[in-house]
Amino acid sequence: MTPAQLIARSILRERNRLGISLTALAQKADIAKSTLSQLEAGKGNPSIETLWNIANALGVQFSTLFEMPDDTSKLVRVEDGKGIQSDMSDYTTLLLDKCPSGRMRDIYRVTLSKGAPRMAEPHPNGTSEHAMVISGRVRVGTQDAPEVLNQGDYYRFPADVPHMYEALSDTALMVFVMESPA
Amino acid sequence: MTPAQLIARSILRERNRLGISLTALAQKADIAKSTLSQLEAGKGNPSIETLWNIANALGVQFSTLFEMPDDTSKLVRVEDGKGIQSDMSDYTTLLLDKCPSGRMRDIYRVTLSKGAPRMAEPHPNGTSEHAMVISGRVRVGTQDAPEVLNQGDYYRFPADVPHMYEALSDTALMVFVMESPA
DNA sequence: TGGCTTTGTTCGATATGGCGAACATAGTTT
DNA sequence: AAACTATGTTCGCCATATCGAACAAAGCCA
Repeated sequence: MTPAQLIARSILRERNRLGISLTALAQKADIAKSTLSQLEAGKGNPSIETLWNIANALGVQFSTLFEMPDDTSKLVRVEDGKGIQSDMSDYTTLLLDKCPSGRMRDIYRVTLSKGAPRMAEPHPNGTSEHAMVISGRVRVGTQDAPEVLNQGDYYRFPADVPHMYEALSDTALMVFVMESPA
Repeated sequence: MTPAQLIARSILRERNRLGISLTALAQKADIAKSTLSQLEAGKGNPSIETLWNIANALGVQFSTLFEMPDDTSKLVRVEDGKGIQSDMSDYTTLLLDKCPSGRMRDIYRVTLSKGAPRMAEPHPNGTSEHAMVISGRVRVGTQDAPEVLNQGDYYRFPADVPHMYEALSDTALMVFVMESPA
């Protein structure tokens, strides 16, 4: 995958997401539409200034233009990976998830009390969330397919669709990593 | 901060980290050293191909070249941020740490048993770690100034220096986010 | 149908990014 | 000291990324 092709797909993808025309984007980015046309065709070797303008016009972080498409949900239970013990018997480590390059991850701590599920609107396209339960019992995930997590469980799910958090115990404490394509 | 200046600093920073000369880097990246010289001077408007070559030669992710410099350790106790409660009284959220753009974050789960502290060699320069305790009681951090964490505590510390993990309870479960400048 | 707008592509002209040689400066070796 | 190597900077030339206009294609309205 050459850089030019990668960028071509990204620009096209983001432009379609905004639903604006090539002409309009070129205008907004203050570049010639011929230039943009070539870039979207995967030809050429743009300067960063050009890309910078495009990223701004698209309203995305610069690095977004270099993203690869990706993945889906992933669930890891407390009991999973018990076997992956290091030679030192007092120490086990388990890689929950590897960060796709160029993505942004913010870390949150969330406290939930028992009650009605908390619904969340979709985050910007490409966002996903990582949930790790510290105490209690919660149901989290996309609105149509939430998962029940117990203490120590880890769950990654897409957050660019409607999703929810619900405490099943009186109170629950969890760590969230919000991952956005930027 | 113009893109050119940002890149200039990044290239210089990474090159110094590797301890190689401008000439050597230019050679490795297969670009003219005059070009590289101008870029490091903050002048110019390089093409992505040029930057791509430089990033490869530096052995870093492309997005690394667009990073801002940053920060130090940060500790958040369970009881911290109790007041930051949302209007829905059953829901509180606390931003533990915001991800500097273009950094890579890998998420680990770690199980520790009581015993001798586990020493860890320095990770690559710029790496830091985020620790969140799910159960038990641990001492983690840089070798000279570790912190004791209880359930729910969060701690970020630099990991490009010698550091350590030690369970103070019979067993401890924690989540690690390893953050590398890439 | 004909004209009008909007779509994205192709083309020659031009501005400029990249290259390589020549340059200056500092450090090493003999 | 002189000769040699490695540092990074400055210069003119050439390749090319960008531009603007002209172009073809597809909707849209009368």
